[in-house]
Amino acid sequence: MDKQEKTIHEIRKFNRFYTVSMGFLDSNYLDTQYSVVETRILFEIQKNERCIQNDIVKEMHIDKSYLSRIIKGFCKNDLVRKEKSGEDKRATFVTLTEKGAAETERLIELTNQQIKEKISGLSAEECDRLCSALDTVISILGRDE
Amino acid sequence: MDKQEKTIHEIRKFNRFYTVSMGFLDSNYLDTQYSVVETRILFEIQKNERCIQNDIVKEMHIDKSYLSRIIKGFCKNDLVRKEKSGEDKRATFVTLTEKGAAETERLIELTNQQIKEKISGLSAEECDRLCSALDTVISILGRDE
DNA sequence: TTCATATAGTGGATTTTGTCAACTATTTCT
DNA sequence: AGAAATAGTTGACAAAATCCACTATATGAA
Repeated sequence: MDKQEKTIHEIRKFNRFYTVSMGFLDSNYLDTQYSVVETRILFEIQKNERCIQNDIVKEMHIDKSYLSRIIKGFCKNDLVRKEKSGEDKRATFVTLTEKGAAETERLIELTNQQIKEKISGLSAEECDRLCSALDTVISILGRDE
Repeated sequence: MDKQEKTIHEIRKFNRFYTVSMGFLDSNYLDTQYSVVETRILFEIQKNERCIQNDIVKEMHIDKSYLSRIIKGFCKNDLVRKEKSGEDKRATFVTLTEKGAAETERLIELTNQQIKEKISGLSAEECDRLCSALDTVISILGRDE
């Protein structure tokens, strides 16, 4: 087994570990009422304030009609507000309402809590080693992004 | 920001990076005809030869009726064979057919290929650092599993 | 200008995916 | 033996996701 094969093997092993460990496979986000997709959309809106729907479509590779409906639902539940763009009248800005922002914060807090549980037993030294290992992975695999 | 918060922050950053980088969000597995769930089921059957359906249900946390139907479909497409257990007549062993085994190999080869592309530009030294970083993460986060 | 083409978003129809509850056939527990 | 638990199946349904056609703008070229 050469070095490349060994690396492939290692990444596969890591993927198995990490998907299970981080619960990426569960389709409902941490027992909340939101699906993983909905959660990611909320995060996305929070991150890029005043993004238009199509930005999210591109970023997340989801169908535009699918997103349109989810956003519609968010509006109905007063999580999000739509606003027609002035420059381009086709585009719609999407922003979090106060309630939406609070809800998004709550979701973030829940992931933080989940992560906290995983790292609760770690010493300061282990935290350091973990952080730098993660950084190493990002810096090596994320070279050209 | 204390050490724990810093670690949480780092893990969140890594998760964002990794889900995108590894394409965990795409619901169809690498443009194949199989869904991510179906692919994982095939991998599972390959890994534990002669497992019973319920093993997969437990391992993957999916509904038994859901699995039952997927397995039924696999049988129809001649990917999988069911066999009644002798000891426990309720249980059904599930094994890959020749075609199923070949198909599973093909799927594995596809992920390998995908990984290969990501690491193609790396030097031997970087491969080493990557592997040991991944091992570090597993050893620290996977303590009690 | 005007016509073709592209883009942003919406809504109808449909398919795929996943869940829930009821049921059969065993097995295990007491 | 009888009650409770387990493995799997099926029907009915709900949720998630896709496909297609459509409107309304915007862009680019003749």
